[in-house]
Amino acid sequence: MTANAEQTESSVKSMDDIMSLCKRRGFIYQASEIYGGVNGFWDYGPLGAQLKKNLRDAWWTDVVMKGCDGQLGPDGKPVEIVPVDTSIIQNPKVWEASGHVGGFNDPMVDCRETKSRYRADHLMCMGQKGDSTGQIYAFIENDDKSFETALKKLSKYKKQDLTKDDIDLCPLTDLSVDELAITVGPDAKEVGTLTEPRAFNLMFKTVLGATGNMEDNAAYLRPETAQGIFINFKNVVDTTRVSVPFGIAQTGKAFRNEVTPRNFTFRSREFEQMEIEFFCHPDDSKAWYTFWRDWRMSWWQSLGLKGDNLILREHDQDELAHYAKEGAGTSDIEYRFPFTAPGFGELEGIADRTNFDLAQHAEHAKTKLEYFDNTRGELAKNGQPKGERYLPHVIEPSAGLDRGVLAILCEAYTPDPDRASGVYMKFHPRLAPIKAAVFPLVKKDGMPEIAAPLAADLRKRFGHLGTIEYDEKQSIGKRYARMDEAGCPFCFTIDSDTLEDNTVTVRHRDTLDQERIAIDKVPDYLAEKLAL
RNA sequence: GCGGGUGUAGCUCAAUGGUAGAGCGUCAGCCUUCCAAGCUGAAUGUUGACGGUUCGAGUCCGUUCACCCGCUCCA
Repeated sequence: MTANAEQTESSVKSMDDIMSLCKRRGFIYQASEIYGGVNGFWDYGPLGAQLKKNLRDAWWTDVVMKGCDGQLGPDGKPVEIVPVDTSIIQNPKVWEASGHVGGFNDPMVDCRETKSRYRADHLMCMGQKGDSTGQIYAFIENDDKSFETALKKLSKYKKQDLTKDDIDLCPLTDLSVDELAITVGPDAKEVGTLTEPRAFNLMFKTVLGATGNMEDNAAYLRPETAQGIFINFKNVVDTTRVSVPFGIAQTGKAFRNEVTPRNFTFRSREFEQMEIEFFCHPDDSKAWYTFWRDWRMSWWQSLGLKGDNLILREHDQDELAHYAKEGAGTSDIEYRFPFTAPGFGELEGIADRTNFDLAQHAEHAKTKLEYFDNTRGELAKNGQPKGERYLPHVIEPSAGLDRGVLAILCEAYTPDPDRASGVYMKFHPRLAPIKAAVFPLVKKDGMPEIAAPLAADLRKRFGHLGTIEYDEKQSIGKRYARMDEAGCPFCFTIDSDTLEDNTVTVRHRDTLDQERIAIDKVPDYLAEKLAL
């Protein structure tokens, strides 16, 4: 191990310790714990639920209500975003159009090189007759073009002109693991990029109607919130006064029956997304892609995910998803989690989806989803543009809320052997589930009588943002220590001086500094610190 | 899906096949004038679950569930 790697390892926080604190302080519990748990699901406790809500609210406020926090778009105008809240269950045809359902119950084969997916029983393989050595070439059954391509590749490999009569054919499903390793996929150049055939039930299936049966009434829990937006694109355009460019945003649960849920809440089977589908003219997609990529990065940074642990990573061409535009951008905002270090894990993906989704739904639903843009086109006699009809391109910033919470938890977790708790949670005040605590230094001498009303006042003004804690039990040090583990940024303490001069002590979580301020200034002080 | 590891109180962990414990935390009371002080009490376990071996299982065996690590996978 190099000195550098060693250093990296020792500076990585312990995921076990973080999970332990999450349980101990009520951030995150294993789902169905008293029944032995259930793989891939997690429950949020009191502090976790508030933390998650605060992160969701920050997103909602900055994205939807403030339109990118007031930042102007590449067109120099305010960014327009409207919200929707769509169903988890939709017409199953939605998922056929989106490409999620294809061959749902059939064994599928993926190509690691081209990211293509094939039905295993639709793939055939060819090799030179009488020659069992060398590479095998796969092609799509009853697809002449695919067959010719494979034959050409085989001919080139064998350095001789082969015809139909020179080859042996067999179904791909007959290949052994070793043979699969020397097989070239239908659209691939390298060998061994095809995965073994396997049933691919990524979507959760359910039944509609109390007496429904699975065959006739199957439906799916959505595997992403995005499609709910695309299928409502026309509704939003028709019923609101938005005009391209504009975005539609929503937060909500999505479900994926992951093969291997792993890494605490990072890959769960039920998770919450925060998605924006931003619709723009095809010519402007690149500018908007850059805008969103950069703004989303700065947004995460503004919530405390700063420094080397957060990176913006542009995808290589060979890892573009099926909907992504070739030559256009896809990038990930990634966080260095303790379990991915020194690597990174995805928090949010920003993709140029082109008009893929709208085109798919227009075709499958037999509906026109084109947008009529009356600010474009050549000018008419009256000097006004004649307008242009087009399918907008879509830039999609798609963030994982649960992953965001996990990153915030990991980033906030700060071991400190010098303080009583041994650790504190350095949440950004905006995200902290407990906004402030009010303590009487001791439970006598009239201090509780002053502290309790102060807590009630703060609760009236700030209670919609998070908890205002009041505690008079046990020693002051113990109460401070509890607040450190809960990540409460400010404690206001009433002591004997308060009785004399109406000042209180403000105790700062991160620095342990204390200052005195007038008791009637506490609400404004807190408002300022919470950046309201 | 494969391989390895781990499951005992809220947390961290003990317990030679022979009465399930400690520390911390939690709660109540007293005390306490700024960072988990102290004192007195209290609650908390089908030892992940099911089955087997045994006079007797937290401990041995089997199955299963969950989590962690490494592969695989993650349109």
